[in-house]
Amino acid sequence: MKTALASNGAKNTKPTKASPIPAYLARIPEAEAAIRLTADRLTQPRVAVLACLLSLDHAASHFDVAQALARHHPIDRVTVYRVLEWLVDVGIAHRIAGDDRVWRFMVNDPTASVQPHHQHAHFACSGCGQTFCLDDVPNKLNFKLPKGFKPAEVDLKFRGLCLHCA
Amino acid sequence: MKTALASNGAKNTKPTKASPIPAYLARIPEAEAAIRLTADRLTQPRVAVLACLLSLDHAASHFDVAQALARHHPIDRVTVYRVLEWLVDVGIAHRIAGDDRVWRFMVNDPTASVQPHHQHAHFACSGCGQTFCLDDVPNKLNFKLPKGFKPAEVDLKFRGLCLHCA
DNA sequence: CTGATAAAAATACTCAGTTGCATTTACGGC
DNA sequence: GCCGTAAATGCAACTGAGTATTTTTATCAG
Repeated sequence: MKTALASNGAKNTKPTKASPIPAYLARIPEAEAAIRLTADRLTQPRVAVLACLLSLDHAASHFDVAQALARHHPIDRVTVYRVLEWLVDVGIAHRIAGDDRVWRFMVNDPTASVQPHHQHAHFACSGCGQTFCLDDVPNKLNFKLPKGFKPAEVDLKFRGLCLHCA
Repeated sequence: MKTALASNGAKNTKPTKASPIPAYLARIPEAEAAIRLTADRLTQPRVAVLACLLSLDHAASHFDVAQALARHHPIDRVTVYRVLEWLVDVGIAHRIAGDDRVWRFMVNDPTASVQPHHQHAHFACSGCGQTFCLDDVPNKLNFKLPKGFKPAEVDLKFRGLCLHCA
């Protein structure tokens, strides 16, 4: 069961799906830096999960993360849940409700100023199943609520075909 | 068929929570009429579930429906799931994904012309927990997708306080 | 280095929704 | 009106995401 990381090195000559070098490994320093900015502890699961999210251009479910890390950083699935929740709590990531009752997570855009940004726009591709984070919803989209309704957050979600699947 | 309703009449003198006459009973004829317009069978569960949805001004979960019908039309929970799915399939209702990973259902607005209307707007109240269906999203809300993305459906969801809770 | 304690692992649980199958029922044909 | 059959219901067992709890491990301050 996989003594921590990089255990079974390069000699892996599996015929099918020879494991490529995971893209998230390159984002580990970046992840560590971001976590050090929080008041909480720097732990391996947090680094690995965040590095994984950083390496993706689309939103990832807890399962996606656990699977991506399985080879080099196997992490208990409950810990993945807890780390993802923590990332949301400290403002590093946000969560998106999918149509399949699964939460997906994505790092916040650091360029988006002081954002507990309560307005999201996402695009769920029915081709590849991936969810992409779009730019923030403009402050005034031309939609008027009935009288008396006081909105606090807005979610705008598109379904269709993404750039790659269209 | 129809014998089965209004079974145990008015003599209910329970001390606590004396059951009021359920509002959905009045919508049974309406529900039957709508179901007859489909090519499928008119069954008691379908009538009861649809009557229940018709009596509400907000979206109902499968649990809400099962509970509302428990006294006069007890229906197996699996059947409730199946009937709700069927109502969506035949175009009588639509489903809304909630933030609590629960599907909620609401009858489509019959005035909305020929609608497999692929644009929805909903309002989830954080006070009472109910979800309301708002008017359709205007055809052109001022939001531009990145190049190459081909949207097929749009969901606009607000969270906040509803008319009654504000 | 060491101890306090935050966080991870292990385990068991909850709950929405699904599936397989036997039984019942709506309804078209007679 | 009765009957055969496809369609629908009821029941029980299952799935899979997410949570709660308790024990173990590891971070980091002193």
